[in-house]
Amino acid sequence: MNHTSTIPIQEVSLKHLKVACSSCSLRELCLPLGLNSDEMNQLETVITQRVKVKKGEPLYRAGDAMRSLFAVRLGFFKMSVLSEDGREQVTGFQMAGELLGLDAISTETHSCGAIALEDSEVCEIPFADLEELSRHIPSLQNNFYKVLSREIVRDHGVMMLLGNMKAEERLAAFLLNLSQRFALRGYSSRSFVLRMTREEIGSYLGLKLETISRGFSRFQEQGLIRVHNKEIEILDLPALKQVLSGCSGKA
Amino acid sequence: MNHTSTIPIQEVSLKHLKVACSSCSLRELCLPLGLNSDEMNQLETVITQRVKVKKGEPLYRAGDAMRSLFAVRLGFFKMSVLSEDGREQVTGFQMAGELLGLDAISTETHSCGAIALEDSEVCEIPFADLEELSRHIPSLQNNFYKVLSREIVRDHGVMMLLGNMKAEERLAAFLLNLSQRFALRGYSSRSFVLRMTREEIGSYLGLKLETISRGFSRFQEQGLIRVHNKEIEILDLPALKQVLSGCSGKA
DNA sequence: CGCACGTTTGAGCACCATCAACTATAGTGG
DNA sequence: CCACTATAGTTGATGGTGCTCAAACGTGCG
Repeated sequence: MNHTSTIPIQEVSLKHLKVACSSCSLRELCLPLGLNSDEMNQLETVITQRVKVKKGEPLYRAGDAMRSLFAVRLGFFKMSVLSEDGREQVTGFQMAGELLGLDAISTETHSCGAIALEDSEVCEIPFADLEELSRHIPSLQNNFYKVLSREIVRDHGVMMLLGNMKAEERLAAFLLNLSQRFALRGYSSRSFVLRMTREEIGSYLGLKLETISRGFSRFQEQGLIRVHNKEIEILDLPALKQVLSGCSGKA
Repeated sequence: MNHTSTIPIQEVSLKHLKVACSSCSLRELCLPLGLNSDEMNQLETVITQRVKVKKGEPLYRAGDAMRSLFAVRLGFFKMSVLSEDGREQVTGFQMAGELLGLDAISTETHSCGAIALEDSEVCEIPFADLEELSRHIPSLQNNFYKVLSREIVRDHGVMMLLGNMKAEERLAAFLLNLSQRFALRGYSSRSFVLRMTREEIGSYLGLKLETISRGFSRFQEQGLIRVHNKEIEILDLPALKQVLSGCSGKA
């Protein structure tokens, strides 16, 4: 999977590029949302570098000390926690404009690991600087509180999914969520590529990889989607939403 | 259950009591953690009132506008979200020293409802004031970021529980978590009263109430705990922890 | 090309949900 | 005070959903 896999050390390459939130296409999705140009410039002085992470490589691992947060600029990440006995729980998939490392603020240690699922690029945001800056820019502070809160709301959604939904409902919810997030970023909401394996989807949804595979096959039989390897095409969006509302409607 | 149940209107009574974080036994668990006495005084000026909530009554409901956060001073709350089709997912149980309403910061609307499971008392913290104050008190800002982050970590723990654990493992984890939190507050970690019903435990753990009941019975048969109605006594803590580590060890 | 990995599909089974009957407890009113 | 009711909890029998084990296939990379 990784063409440099013979080298076991971390593959993160650091590039000191000028970071310009003001010219970033993600500024309406990301931390700078709603800042004026002066404030955005101040934020840029703090975000000193971009980091490239190759597919399959970790940006950080659970247990690492946290000094910075990261904003995904390009690419796709999987976040996961490990239980003491070594089982993995995927806690989320982050795409462009989303922040990585929010969980680590509480203990200054990453509780999740972040692994790139495709060649990716992130903006590094030293947390101490962000904290300091957010004291001087009220709307930045407010944004950041909201980002943290939104993550809590998202997690509650996942809890609902894991606690109350059946396998195919979870899978439909997952596809619809991805679709919506791609749409927000200007990509097709109808047709996209899954960057993660069936096993990773399963871990996220509390299911086994076989169940994911069967679910996709079933949706395809029913004409809801077309699956070819990791390519997904949504053929019947309303019907897919219908699967979801069958949650407890017993339908 | 509620001695005023013939009166259907909301039972929240507002008392303008002087709030004194500095003399509150929870200050080491709650928002004021690590503030000096001057800073704590400033925080007190913002926390203008305490609110009493009777058992069974909501402090707020999902969909309500959020203007304040609340710190539990006394009592026990259940937080829950409802899916469109009306199913409830309990997202957590909050006890003294824990904050309510963090999820609502993102949209300024409560996404969870909070219901008191016993007669309770909370300190109301107007969010705009907290935001403003946190700009002037760095350690308060830092505390609050950490509180939000800790909630995210907690939610990841629940996701692990719902995604990877079997029924009895979930139940053991639940009991151990409660035990630990009671201990932190100076109560017995060995013997406590469950404020929630079996159904509410089930909703939180992604299980049905019958499964909870069977789990308790089984733990009792095995001599791990003693159950009498809502009273729980932990008889064999190591064995209960053992149940947990059996997570995927197949034991 | 050929190996490794991810995926698909099938068969059988375990776990937990469901349905149902019964018990216990607390609160209500005669 | 004691029936009466409503709510919560226990326990048993049964079945379905999703897990497990297993085998085969496809794809892509070395």
